[in-house]
Amino acid sequence: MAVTLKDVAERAGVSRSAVSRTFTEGASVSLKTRRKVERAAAELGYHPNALASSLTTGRTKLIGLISNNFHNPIFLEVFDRFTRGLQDRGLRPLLVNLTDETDPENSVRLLRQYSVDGVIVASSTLSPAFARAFRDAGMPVVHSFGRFASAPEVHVVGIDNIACGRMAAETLIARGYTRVAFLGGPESATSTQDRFRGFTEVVAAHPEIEASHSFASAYSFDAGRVEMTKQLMTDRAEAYFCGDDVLSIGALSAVQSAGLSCPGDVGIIGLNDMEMARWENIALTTIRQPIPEIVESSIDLVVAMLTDPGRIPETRLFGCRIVERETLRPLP
Amino acid sequence: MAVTLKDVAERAGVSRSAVSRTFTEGASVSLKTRRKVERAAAELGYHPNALASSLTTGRTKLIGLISNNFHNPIFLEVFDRFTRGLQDRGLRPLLVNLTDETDPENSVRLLRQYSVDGVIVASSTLSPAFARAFRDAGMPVVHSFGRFASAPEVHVVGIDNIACGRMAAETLIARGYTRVAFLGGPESATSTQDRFRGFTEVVAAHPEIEASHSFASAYSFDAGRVEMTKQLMTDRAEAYFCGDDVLSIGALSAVQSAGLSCPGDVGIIGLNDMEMARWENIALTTIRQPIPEIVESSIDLVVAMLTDPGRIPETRLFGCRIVERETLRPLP
DNA sequence: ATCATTTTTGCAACCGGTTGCAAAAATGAT
DNA sequence: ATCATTTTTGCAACCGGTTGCAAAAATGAT
Repeated sequence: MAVTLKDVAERAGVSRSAVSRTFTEGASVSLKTRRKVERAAAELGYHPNALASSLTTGRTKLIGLISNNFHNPIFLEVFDRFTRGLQDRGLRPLLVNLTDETDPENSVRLLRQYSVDGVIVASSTLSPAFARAFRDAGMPVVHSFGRFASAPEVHVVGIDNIACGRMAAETLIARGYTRVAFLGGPESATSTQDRFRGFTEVVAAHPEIEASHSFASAYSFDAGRVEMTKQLMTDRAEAYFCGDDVLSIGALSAVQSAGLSCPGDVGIIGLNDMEMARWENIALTTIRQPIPEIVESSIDLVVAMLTDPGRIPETRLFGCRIVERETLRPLP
Repeated sequence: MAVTLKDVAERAGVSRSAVSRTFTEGASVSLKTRRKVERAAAELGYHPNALASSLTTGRTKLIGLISNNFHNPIFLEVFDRFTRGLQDRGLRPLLVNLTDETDPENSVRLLRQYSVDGVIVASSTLSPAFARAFRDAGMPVVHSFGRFASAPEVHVVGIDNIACGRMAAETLIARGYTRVAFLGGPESATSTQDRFRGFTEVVAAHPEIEASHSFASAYSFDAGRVEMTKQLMTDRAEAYFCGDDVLSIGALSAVQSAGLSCPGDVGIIGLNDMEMARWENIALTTIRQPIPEIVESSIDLVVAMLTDPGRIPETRLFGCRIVERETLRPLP
């Protein structure tokens, strides 16, 4: 049905090798046969079968894009940038949804079956065991939005969550809040742990600051709303560093539903700076995570691994900055 | 490097065919050799190479998932459901991002190169020419969120946008609004055209109702905000049917920024019922699009096409319903 | 035990490509 | 023209699987 190498070869009156060579970069073909082949290919509407060629070249140009974050709006941007970035480099994302998956084995098998050239794990909540399992299976791996490690087992690209925790605490203190709180995502996520740690470090260094903490059940609007509602019923803090923006917006809505105002009664600072954060009816003060840089850098790393699989795992951390909007009181 | 059929065959002391047969459903192998092969495979850690087998079977189990909607939060849910639904059926989504792409040719080539078994076009704004081009290239195609057609050229699964337009107009009229308006997405999108048409039909049948219309430059928050701001500066309507939820939220924020209230001064009804619509600090009254059903049905169709490529194109339309929240005044 | 029938097995060819190697053709120096 | 050198070409084997077909083995009836 589809037109193959052989058809083109016959039509052009050359060997199959000649046809193959005109379609592979840098192969030895004379201008004359190249012209003949190109002509025949065009007439027949021939396009090489990438999967067949992958069999001998050992390259599929398929990159497994693994995630379990299909509820955090920021990941739509993440997917957008990953897919475009990969396409621009001639690579194809094979999207794998790992929601509710706890065992890496299935994913490893799947990625093996399709002989992906590399794997990008895009998640801050997926267990590092996944990235490790992919590496152990011999695939180049980059963990985006993963945890910092001084001797990383796989490439990690992301932000310094500890530094973000510190930045949040320092910001709250600078604004004159004296009773502050950390309202984190699920405690099991390394991102939560690290943000909490940085936050705690700073408040611990300020004996005059009273700090408390709690963890929401997920990085979601509902979980944020539930957790903040609980807070409001006991003795609430003056300002909260919420685990991320979705959580923050849930918390914000709880504050408003309780008839309180933000930042009047409660201050909130989030993390991510997702699109909705700047919506005027939300106007969340938050810490911006540089998604474009993280994605680009992740792709660069996975591409580098393609030619140098032995490359030593490296951690790339990007700086974050406060985006001032309207949920924190101004500097005194 | 990877362990192949041959390795297993040697270890098990059988032919390569025998190994192949134990791994293909319904092939003729005795229990005895099957055991031997399974044992050897387990010891060696063998897993069949899906791409190699696709060469002879003609099936890759790869489904092209095509979209250009990487800015509408509702598509995160769409991707989540598509990827999971496909995975559950043993199919793999090859994600293709067609943002800013106007010519189907590249996409056709790409999908051909990877010999996808089928294509799902998930977009309400992508030109129907894409779905057509894929079909012409001989691939089973389903256009999700596509336009209704009585004699469709490809399978279409979605909602009846004309009916939604009618429903919106009828709702506004029932609430006693007499000056209503359509604030659509880009005029080039068939979804916009159809929603507008249904809306117009109904208001035209009510001579006492005064109707106007305008189109935002995109289905985005900013475009909605810009367009509504314009409206507020001239003589605004009492209530707006906005093209979709993101547009609605942009419009809502414009209303609030102008110091007006919703639904007090301006009524708004959206379309989609995306997650943010129910966030308490947004509380958008909207028309719910049944995403889960659309996605499931799309997958069912593409799977059906796998076994029956000649299947006659069919349109499947799902009903929508009003989700009452707080941006429209109640029934009188 | 014998023989007809059914099941299982391996051979060999194939899917659509790539590539090392030797032969053929082209090039260029004399 | 001749010959050494370089470039181009096709053959044949291979990548990792599947499958039709004939032969071999197993089964079951007598």
